[in-house]
Amino acid sequence: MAGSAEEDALDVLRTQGRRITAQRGLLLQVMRASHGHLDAGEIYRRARARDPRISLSTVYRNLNLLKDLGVITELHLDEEHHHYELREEAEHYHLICSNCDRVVEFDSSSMGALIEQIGAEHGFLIDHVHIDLVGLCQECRAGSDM
Amino acid sequence: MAGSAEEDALDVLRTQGRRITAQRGLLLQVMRASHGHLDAGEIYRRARARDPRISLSTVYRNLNLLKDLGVITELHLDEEHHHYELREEAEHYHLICSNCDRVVEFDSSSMGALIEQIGAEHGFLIDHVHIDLVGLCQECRAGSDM
DNA sequence: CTAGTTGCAAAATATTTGCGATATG
DNA sequence: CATATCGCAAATATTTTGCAACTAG
Repeated sequence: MAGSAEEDALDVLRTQGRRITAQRGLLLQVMRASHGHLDAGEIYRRARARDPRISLSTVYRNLNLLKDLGVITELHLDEEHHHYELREEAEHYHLICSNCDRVVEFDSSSMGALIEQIGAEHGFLIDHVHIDLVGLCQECRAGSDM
Repeated sequence: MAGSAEEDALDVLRTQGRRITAQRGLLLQVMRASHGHLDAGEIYRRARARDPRISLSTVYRNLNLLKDLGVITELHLDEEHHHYELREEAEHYHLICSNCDRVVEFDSSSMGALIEQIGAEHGFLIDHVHIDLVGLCQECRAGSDM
């Protein structure tokens, strides 16, 4: 069966005739290790910590490539810039605390079914979805929020 | 009762002790007229067409202000930059065609209920949500898509 | 009047690209 | 080896900010 999302990513690269470079492997490792939600700058910083050879343009170029190949997903968690995560097997969604910025991932089969249905109603063949529920988490509601 | 979303926006400004300037009125008109989904640059272009006095920084400053006041919503429809729309009474979600970029708004009470439930399960008090379903619309599926 | 707001131009950020050097397959 | 990819630096693009002038209330 399929290995890790990181392995899958390398396979996709091979299949597409792209080269497996140290930089690409590193970027995938970084994304894997931190399990998502990093922006380009942060990915660059972490990658460079392990291999100073890497440049910021390479990070951007590869994030775009990996995004186009569909092995990573671009998120818009906050109002700032983009965040990226390795696309895992299971699609998942995000609960975001507007106070502490905590991001909680969740999955829901009911949600999946509902989406399917809504797509059908409108003649859409849904490929992927972005669902972000923004609000206050338990802690921030309890403590003196804001 | 409440007037248009544009009127409501002006009320919020008044209530918050902010001034109703020609520029703000114009920005709201532009957003109203085009019914959402414009980015900052496009809003600037359309506003300037009607009143050359307005500057790009004013557009940015006011989009941020209006966003903070909650009268407009910032969207992330594509992988590019942000888009804005006047916040209407009813929350709605988006179906986005990845081929022709068409954006279809939809509402769903089932979705609202499900979101409520999911939030509760995770201790979140949901304030607002972003739901984007990306796929192929009927036309693009029918025609030779891609 | 007077503080919030604007325009302008400059600064800060973010992202992309040209090109010669490098290294994968 | 041929060519995809990289690093670097320069070019773009996007968004923010300082400040003096302006104006809504």
